[in-house]
Amino acid sequence: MSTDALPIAFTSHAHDHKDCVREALARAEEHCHRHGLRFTRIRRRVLELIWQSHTPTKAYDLLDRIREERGGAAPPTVYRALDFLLDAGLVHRIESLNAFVGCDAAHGDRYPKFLICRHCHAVAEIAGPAVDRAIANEARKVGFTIDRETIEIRGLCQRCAAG
Amino acid sequence: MSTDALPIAFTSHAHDHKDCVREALARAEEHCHRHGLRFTRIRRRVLELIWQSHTPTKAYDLLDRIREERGGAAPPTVYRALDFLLDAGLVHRIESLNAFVGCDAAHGDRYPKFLICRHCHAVAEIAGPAVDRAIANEARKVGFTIDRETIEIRGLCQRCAAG
DNA sequence: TTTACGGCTGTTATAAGATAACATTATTGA
DNA sequence: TCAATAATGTTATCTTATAACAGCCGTAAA
Repeated sequence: MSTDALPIAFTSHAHDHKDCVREALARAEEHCHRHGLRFTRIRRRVLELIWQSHTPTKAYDLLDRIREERGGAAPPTVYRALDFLLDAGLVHRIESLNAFVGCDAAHGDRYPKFLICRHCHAVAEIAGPAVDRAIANEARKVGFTIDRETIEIRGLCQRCAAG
Repeated sequence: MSTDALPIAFTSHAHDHKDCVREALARAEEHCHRHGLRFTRIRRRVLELIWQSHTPTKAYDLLDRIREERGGAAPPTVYRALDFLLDAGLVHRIESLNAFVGCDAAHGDRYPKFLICRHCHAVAEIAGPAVDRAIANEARKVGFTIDRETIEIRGLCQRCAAG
């Protein structure tokens, strides 16, 4: 049972998660600055809320949180922030859960591929190119040109399996 | 440009689609009989409607069709038939589209992996084991046990790219 | 044959997820 | 400063899906 390359999302909750949040916000800030995008309060706050954990967050849960903080927010407030963050590549949407997780940048320029634990609900990204290569190969066989990939693997992470 | 293994969903609309429908219904009948499941009128009709094409069908579009035929159907009628067909493995849900396609059995016992054309909307399944093997490999590296996979590749099929 | 049971369907209501359309406010750059 | 653009506020609505309970229908034991 290898542990050397264990994604941080699947490590003990003892990891200092504040670091994850701080780094994610810093990456976002940097990214927006370099691309001339406006990292507004709402966008920043939605990203921060999503990064509260490594588990996917629902849009309406974000809305509830925002409402507690500054009354009277409506769905478009959250969905617009999410659209921005998705376009910027700062968060990902998990299609099979209708929920959103922070991008941990593990996939580099490739499409994200998620491992989703059915028990602790943590989501980690598959890092290497092997899966993409296998898919590209199959696509090539039938003359299919890839735009984007949705890959969501559900199961049990090592920690939860161990008990 | 290979064409030998081209999935039927990506072949010209000139393929005799009635055969696809007939075969799908026959497979369903057979499957239900062998497993002691009841292939009722509604279930049969929903499956037949889904097989009208190789493109994914929305639940509420099915509902509209059913309503035309026998007035007064409500969402649970369709969703219950869909649940049955999904459990039986006779249809698949495309998570990224909230829509349903017939199972063409190309994936055998493995999880289905879809190629979805952005232009003609046809959906084909990837047949070989290479992608599953690559994913199993990556999962093993981090001690992750796979329950199921959602793999939906969006792009352009050969026919649409050609013309 | 009758009756009881379980599975299926009907029906009403509502939950959950997302967007359209237009008004208003904030930034930015001329 | 002021016009143009981008972002947010606001109301309404649309799409997708499920809960809860009532009634039906075929099968099989009594």
